[in-house]
Amino acid sequence: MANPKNFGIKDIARAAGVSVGTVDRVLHNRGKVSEIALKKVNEVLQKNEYRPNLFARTLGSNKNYKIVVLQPEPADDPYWSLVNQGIEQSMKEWIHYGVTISCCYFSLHRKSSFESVAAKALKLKPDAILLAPILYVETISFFRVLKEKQIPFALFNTNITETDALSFIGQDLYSSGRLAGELICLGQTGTGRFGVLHVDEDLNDSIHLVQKEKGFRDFIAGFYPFRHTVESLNRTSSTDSSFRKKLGQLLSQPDLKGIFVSSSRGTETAASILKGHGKGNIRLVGYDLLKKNIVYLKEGVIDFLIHQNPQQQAVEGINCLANHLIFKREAKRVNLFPLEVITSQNLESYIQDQAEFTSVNS
Amino acid sequence: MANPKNFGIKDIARAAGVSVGTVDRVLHNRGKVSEIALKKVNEVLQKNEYRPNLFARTLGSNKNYKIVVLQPEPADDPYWSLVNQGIEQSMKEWIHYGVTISCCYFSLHRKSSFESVAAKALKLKPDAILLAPILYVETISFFRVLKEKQIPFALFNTNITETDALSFIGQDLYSSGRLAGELICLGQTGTGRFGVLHVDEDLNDSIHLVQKEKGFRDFIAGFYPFRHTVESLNRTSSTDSSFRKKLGQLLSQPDLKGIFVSSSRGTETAASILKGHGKGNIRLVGYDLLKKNIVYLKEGVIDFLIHQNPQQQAVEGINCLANHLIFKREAKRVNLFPLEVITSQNLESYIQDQAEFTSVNS
DNA sequence: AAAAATAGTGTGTACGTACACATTTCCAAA
DNA sequence: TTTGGAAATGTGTACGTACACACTATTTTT
Repeated sequence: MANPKNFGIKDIARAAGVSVGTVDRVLHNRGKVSEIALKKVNEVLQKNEYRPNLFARTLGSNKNYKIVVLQPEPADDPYWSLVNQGIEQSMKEWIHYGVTISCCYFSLHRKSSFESVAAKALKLKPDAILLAPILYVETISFFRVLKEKQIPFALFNTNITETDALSFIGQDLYSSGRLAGELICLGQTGTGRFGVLHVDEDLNDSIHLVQKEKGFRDFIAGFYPFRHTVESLNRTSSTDSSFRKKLGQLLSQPDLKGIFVSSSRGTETAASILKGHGKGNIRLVGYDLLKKNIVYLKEGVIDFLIHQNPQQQAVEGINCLANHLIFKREAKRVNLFPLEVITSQNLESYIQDQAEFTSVNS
Repeated sequence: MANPKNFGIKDIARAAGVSVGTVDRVLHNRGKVSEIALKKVNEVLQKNEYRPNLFARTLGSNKNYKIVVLQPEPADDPYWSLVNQGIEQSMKEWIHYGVTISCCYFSLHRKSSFESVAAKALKLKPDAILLAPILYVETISFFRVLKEKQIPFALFNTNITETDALSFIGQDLYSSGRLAGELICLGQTGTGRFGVLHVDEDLNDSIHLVQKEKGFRDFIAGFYPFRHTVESLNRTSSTDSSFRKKLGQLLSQPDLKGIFVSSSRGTETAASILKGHGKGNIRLVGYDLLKKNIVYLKEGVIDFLIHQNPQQQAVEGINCLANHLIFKREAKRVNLFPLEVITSQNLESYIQDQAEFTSVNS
């Protein structure tokens, strides 16, 4: 034994001349303690710092915590499928500590689904909730219920600051847009014309894409103080003909320097369109390591991908809540992920990394 | 509570029709188990994944493991100081699991110091060793001692393949060089002249820098199939006048497109020289988030930093060994880190990450 | 005054694992 | 057949905490 033993509940009892039961009652203010005993125990506690053994505690009180994840349906979108992979990894890690995780999926297409899904989530009587607040309006009212029911929750992917969430896990989206701007301007000279594409997203509901676009525009404006154009195109559905027409016009502009796509799935779409128009050499910046994006990046159609690390966001979200429940450990209010730049030459190193194991003790 | 409790040692015993003692002996190959019992238990183990309860384990066995880290003196080099920060974080994480970590530092200037430091490390009777095999020659003989004493060890930062280390944690340096090439060529056209700088490094001893240079040259050769020049300059000391002269010549070449520095501390040096020559606009690619590098990146003197993530390398190195000791878990033979690209626009997101990293420590 | 309720306290068991020790089994030697 | 002894197996206790429960001592009710 190299370390001096920890001063435990037994030692307190001996020092105070009472039983461990009494010490336990004092420590947890369960009442039923005489004033004289209370005083004796408190005296001992003041002289010796007591740090409960967390292993013994979690082992002894065989509590089971339930965490519920509220996120968009993974089958609808490969991005959310990646998130889901992270959740599934977390399940395996935490099950041994008595934490069970279940998922409730809402549809991005039928926003009205959110309410019923949220209700379903609450029926599971979760001890904490991890939430991707994609649908701003629909989510806001849900927060009130959570506050009422005193259910702690964390947000990921998109931040909504005006809540009292335990923590937000994700990236700074304005900076993400700026980064996209930087990547698209690298080595460029002369005048600049750029496109920002939002594909199949409802801009009313998704502030996050607006933040990205703002960052992008701000950077471009700084880089080309005078002569630049940024056009924003929004595809509302896969059969949106006005979008096609506008995009066709944009692509035929001789001074078009690059295109920025604001979402991961949109990046696939944009790459396929560019390739179809024989414009694969136009600089294209998008998001995330979706399978198709990887292929387009290797081909050179996509030049840069910004990695949002959806799996890890999910993992850290769960970690935050589980640590809160088990160890009563306070979480960082904001856990910002680095904005990772992926090119054809470091792509391989990220793909290999995918399978990595991350330990629970963080 | 109908909780899906973990499948524990007791459950295994019941399923196999033996006692927990027998299961314990099988799990830890303590021997004294009949073949028939062994078979029965193993059958159960194959059908059900058994993951021991960490809490119960550390509580039950009051074992204390000691890991010793052998790395260059952090005071000598800011890079190794970052590594050391990672080690210190790991200490706090693993102390709860009965793992204590101590460090032994050798000097990069007096290579002979390695031997005595290594001996000091062994005197601590470590259960495992984490080693940065920077000094190739000096390290090789140490491996023999480790093998003799049956001390498991892992390597990080630099790989030496011909050993039976438990694991290597670090980056693929050839790819790192290729990535540098890609970053330096971005948006460049015409002919290309480039410089590769090795600053204050003994190339005989450090194969890793050679690997980076090879990757760099290979990429450039692919990008400029015909017209390109890559000059390699090696500064042996801070007063190396031939280096200064050659570098001055290189900087005056009109077609100089960029400079690649192979080490993190060298990047600082190169940036200061370029700035001094008024050549801050030449594209400069280097390594790591040293304080000065951060400043130069913000100023625009440095264009790209490749992040080797020294802290995390250290953390994962310790994780690997600790998992090996506690869980008897086999480590990945090679744990390759992603090659992270840092620019002025995503820098902040990495620094913020850093800050949280250190605040968790305290 | 006896019975009952209440406050205060201590004891015992459980949690899942590790490990020491006790017990049983089995086979070979006496 | 008995016995010695090793091999195989089971049992018990410890780890530090939580919590149910049992037990006193004191007070209140009938």
